[in-house]
Amino acid sequence: MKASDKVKHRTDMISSALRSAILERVLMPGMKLPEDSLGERFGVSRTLIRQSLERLAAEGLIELRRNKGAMVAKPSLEEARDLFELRTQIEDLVISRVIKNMTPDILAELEAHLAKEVEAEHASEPKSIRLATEFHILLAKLAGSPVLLRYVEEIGYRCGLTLSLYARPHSTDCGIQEHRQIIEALAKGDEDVARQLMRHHLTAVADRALFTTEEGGPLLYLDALEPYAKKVRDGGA
Amino acid sequence: MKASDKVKHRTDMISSALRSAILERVLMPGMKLPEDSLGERFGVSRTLIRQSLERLAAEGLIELRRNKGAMVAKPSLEEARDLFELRTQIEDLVISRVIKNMTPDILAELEAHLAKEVEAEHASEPKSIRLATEFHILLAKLAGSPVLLRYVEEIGYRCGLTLSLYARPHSTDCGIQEHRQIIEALAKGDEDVARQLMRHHLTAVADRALFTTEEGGPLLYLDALEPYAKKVRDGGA
DNA sequence: TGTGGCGCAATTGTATGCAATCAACTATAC
DNA sequence: GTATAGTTGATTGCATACAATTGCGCCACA
Repeated sequence: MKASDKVKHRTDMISSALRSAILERVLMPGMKLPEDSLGERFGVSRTLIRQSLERLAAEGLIELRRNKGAMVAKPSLEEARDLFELRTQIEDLVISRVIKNMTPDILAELEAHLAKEVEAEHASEPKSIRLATEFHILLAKLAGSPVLLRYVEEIGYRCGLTLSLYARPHSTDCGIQEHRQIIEALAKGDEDVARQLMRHHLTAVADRALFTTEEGGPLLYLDALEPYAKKVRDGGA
Repeated sequence: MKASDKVKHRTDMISSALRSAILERVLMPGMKLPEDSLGERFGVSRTLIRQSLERLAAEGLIELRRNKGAMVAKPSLEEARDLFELRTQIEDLVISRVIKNMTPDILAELEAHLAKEVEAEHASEPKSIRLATEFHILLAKLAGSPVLLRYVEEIGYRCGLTLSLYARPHSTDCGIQEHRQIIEALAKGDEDVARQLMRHHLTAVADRALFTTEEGGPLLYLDALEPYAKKVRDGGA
């Protein structure tokens, strides 16, 4: 395998960068994403930017309106609820699968991740949000089904986006304890309990977030994107 | 509304055309899809073809390999099972929603669709397959959640693709009776029964198909795509 | 005859240019 | 003063041109 093989392709890198920026609330819902300026930032032509935007649009993270350009998606409250409901339903499957596959190694991975979450508990808000999302994605990975992983990832990201719209700060803190309980149930192989805990956890996350109804302000374009673009320009991952 | 407003955009038309071609088994799994020849067929440049291919790849209907071009996806048996399992889980939600929304109008729509299925029972194979898939999509529409619709559609299509790989001919026939039963349960508002029927139905469809294990032959490029391309060139939907 | 390398043809990856569309602004008429 | 039409600037839609990569076939050589 050549070294150039790990640098997947620039479109992937750009999509990932933008996705991270959105999930870490650097690009807030409603912000406009003009192809030209993004291309300039990332040091590539509009072609690649277009591809990335199109991909993110397919994932539901941005909206793409004909001749009017892209903007970070602003899911409605109803959509947000639908997303969480769907997610809950799908993660039932994840639970079953993980329990079927459970080994000491898997348990160790889960606990290692939990440790990272604990460590980051008082660090920056975006980081703990990211780790919380990645806990669910790790579970989906351990479920051993690429299909499942694909959809859990996508819907998880979309839920993350809605949280940045509707959640108030520090609404994620108490999630860690819930993650711990889920891991314990998984370790014991208690499927029903794990499922119940997961459902409760997701409902709780949604509820903590989705009952404030503030309407988003106007839409500014942010230079804070710079660090993400830099990584891509420098050929990072 | 202008006349040009219904012609969504060419990329959409091309994606739809290709999707239909795949689902109707005109483009079989494993077939290569070179950008140039497709562009020529559809009368557009590679730019639009690329976009369409990229979109279908995101939906999981084609695979896109770096510098090697696109081909119709060839899901593994395991992937196929995962897809059906996921689908089953998600359609639970559809059932609940449809029952919540149930009105005489909705019931009428469902029965109208069933009538179409009955009518096409002895027509061409692709047509009855398409109608069977569309029954589930209609249900998702009636569930009233765009999010749900999006994923049921996508996963339904992917299941349709796997059926073209693994199913033997005429394996869909007995599905109509099952659809009828589901409608009846929905009409009565009997959620548990409807859910059970749907689960049983999907399992049956999968089982009828997924236990033959023939390995697909070599991969030829087919001119049979022509009618699909023509529609797009002529500006049709 | 088998194997390794080299170059060519085919196909994809990316950038750029031009046309089409949309939004905002201005000027003019009522 | 308001409303409407014309115009301009910015942004996207699409095609084309060029660069990079891959795979195959050919030839040299053992």
